[in-house]
Amino acid sequence: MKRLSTADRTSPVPPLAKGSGDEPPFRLEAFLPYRLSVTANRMSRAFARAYGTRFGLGIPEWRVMAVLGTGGAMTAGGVVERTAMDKVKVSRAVAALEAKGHLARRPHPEDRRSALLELTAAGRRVFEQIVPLARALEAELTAVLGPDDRARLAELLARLDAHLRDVGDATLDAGDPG
Amino acid sequence: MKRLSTADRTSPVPPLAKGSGDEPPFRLEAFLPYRLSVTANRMSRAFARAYGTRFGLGIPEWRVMAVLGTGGAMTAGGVVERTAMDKVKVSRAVAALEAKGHLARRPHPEDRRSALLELTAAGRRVFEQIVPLARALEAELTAVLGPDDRARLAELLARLDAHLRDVGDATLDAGDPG
DNA sequence: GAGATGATGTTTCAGATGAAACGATTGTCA
DNA sequence: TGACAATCGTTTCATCTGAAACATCATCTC
Repeated sequence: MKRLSTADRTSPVPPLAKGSGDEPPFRLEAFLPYRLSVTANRMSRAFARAYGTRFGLGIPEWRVMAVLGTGGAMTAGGVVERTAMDKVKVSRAVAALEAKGHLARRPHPEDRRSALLELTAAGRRVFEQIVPLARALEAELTAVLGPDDRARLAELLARLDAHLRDVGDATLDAGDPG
Repeated sequence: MKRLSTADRTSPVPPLAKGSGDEPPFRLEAFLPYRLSVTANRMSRAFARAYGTRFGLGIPEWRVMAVLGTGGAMTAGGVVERTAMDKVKVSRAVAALEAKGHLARRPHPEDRRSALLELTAAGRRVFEQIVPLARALEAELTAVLGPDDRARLAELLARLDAHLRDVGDATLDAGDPG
């Protein structure tokens, strides 16, 4: 990390003090969408590293396992609903998990376009190893917030998310680092 | 919604406790990293759409403009520090902004490897158009939260982010080679 | 039924991403 | 000085991403 040597050069350009009146100058680091994005990406990266090195899983794969591990058998569409992921991403994560032997498809009794997805016994063992790790990592990474603030943050995010879903053209999606 | 098993514990860092028996089942939608990622992504998409359709800018480009618009001239490294973006992403955003005539490079007086980046007059005009839009969109998208909750959320995120930056590289017993 | 329309999941394709390699320059030290 | 390491920003390359096209099956309408 080097110090900016622009100290000598910053004076000439007027700091662009928003002409239209007395609004405070725009500050990116106080801009909520920016804060959200940066923090979420940092968090995602930490988890991606943990899942990747210990279990060879990406975040999409982990999410699929998470819903199948607790929700029982369901279709790919059900996974899409519950993970807020794109159907393409779910499709690929399911294929990857199947190739790893963590997941099996069985024909849907009422719809031959679809299939029921289920963790294999091996997949369930992996899932049960991941859950404690995920909880511990969550606890460690959010340790600065006490339990109260953590709950508060979760609640604020849930409220904000619900609102965004209403306002924002219902664009289902969740992404990872980016 | 807050059935955290750690509710009664107040010590800041739960020591990786593998609760053997009676933990509640894992629920993805109550998992903070997931909530953060989903919400941040929804928000980013809304802004990307707004910037893209109105100004032909991507989010990385907007961020570069934001720091140059308020911070005056600085090097690409300075932009990296202030935007928390990868240097590759900054490099490409700068090139794109230069191609659009929103930004100009001028040689750094003390280091010929680098250059000082600055908004052009046209770029500044665009920036001044974006800021009110960005503020209005932020206000609209976060309207469910009152001003207090919004500030609270920003504060929690800032605290969390600072912690992630500290802890970031040394996560839980990560001693895996390769 | 036959045909049209809709739903489900996969594949394609063009763009975005970032780790690593790279050229150019600056800093360090014998 | 000369050699070597470090830093700045760009480029390369392999991977990830999702909109759109696609193949398949289901449902609706006549």
